[in-house]
Amino acid sequence: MGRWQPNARGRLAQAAMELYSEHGFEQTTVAEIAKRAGLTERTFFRHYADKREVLFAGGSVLEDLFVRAVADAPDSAGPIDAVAAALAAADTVLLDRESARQRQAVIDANAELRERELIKLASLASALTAALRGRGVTDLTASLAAEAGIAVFKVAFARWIAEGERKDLPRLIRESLDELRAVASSLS
Amino acid sequence: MGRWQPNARGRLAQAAMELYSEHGFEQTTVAEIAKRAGLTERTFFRHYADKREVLFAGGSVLEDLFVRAVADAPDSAGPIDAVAAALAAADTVLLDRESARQRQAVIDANAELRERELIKLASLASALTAALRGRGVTDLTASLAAEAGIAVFKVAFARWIAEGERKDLPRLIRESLDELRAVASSLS
DNA sequence: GAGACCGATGTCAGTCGCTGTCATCGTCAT
DNA sequence: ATGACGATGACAGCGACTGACATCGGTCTC
Repeated sequence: MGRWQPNARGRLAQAAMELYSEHGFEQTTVAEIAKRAGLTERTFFRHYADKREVLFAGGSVLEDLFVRAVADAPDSAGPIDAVAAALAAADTVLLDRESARQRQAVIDANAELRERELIKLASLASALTAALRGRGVTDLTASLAAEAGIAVFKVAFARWIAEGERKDLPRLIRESLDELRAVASSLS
Repeated sequence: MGRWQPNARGRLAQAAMELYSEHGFEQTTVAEIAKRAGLTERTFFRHYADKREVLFAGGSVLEDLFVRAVADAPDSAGPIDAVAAALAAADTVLLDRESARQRQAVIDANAELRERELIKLASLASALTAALRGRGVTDLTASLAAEAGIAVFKVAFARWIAEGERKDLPRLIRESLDELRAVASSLS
């Protein structure tokens, strides 16, 4: 066995999630997280840039997935269809509704965490925009297709997480996309 | 004359904007801002909840404007038209492109400030959603119309701010709305 | 296999954002 | 006058985050 217990990063993430759930984000100190993980505060900051990041580090997986899905969409697909294909791929990564719900409850309970979540979504939108431009879509169109796509994702994800919701994520995404089309096309 | 110089809040805001522009947001300490305004650090935090808020305190004006515009839209207007009317009213509050540009440069240069900006935009979207629901629009439709409207606003504002852009804000908003309609209606 | 090197962690001191608490002192109503 | 009020100052303290240096198993080199 090595000098240290394995998977320090994972232990920190789990300890943080537990403490944030039990006592709330603000009431939890980094020293407490590190102690529960059997490490020091300084080591926490070597693995995560700040106290919030421990909840969002997994987000890059979703971003990669979206970007690849847009790139892989058939040439015949228009911008919004390519985005729709990307959103549809989300359910291969968002499997466990219960843990998503718990994580979201922690985030929703704290303004700083909501801020971080928003910047992650904005980064997702940027990545989608860049991916669309890689398909030859113009700037303005790419931006709006990406932003609108993220709006759809936000709405659909919130419904998926909601208590009592029984539909699966792809279906909610499809419904939200259809609603967006209906809303936008009624512009006079 | 009173015991103190007048308009402490305004002096703090101006000092902060100057220092953030000159040395950057992170390199500026609250003590420095307070000193330039002839006050103490403690007093800064009596006027602004945190170091970032001094750049965003004016945002509630825009929110009020949007909400009132949605509420005042004619009954015949659909959700997206009511949102369009709200966005169109933005130029009565965003008058000085140059100071908007300078403020945006400060914000764009710092991740924490971008986070704060995003949560203000999200709050704007919530307010729009609530205003739409007050018109009898259903939840899903209201959310999507509001989110899509904010997406349009973001894109149009960014273009307005951009170097070399000569069109005015209402026109850019109109163009972005039209583009959104075109993008969304092409969903297959 | 001895020693140089490496990488994850610990230790410690320090800065800064932010808060609670109490003191200060013009102003204003009575 | 006097006492309540309100904006500010003074001060102590907590916690997030950082930089610098030490520690010590594992690994590589010769």
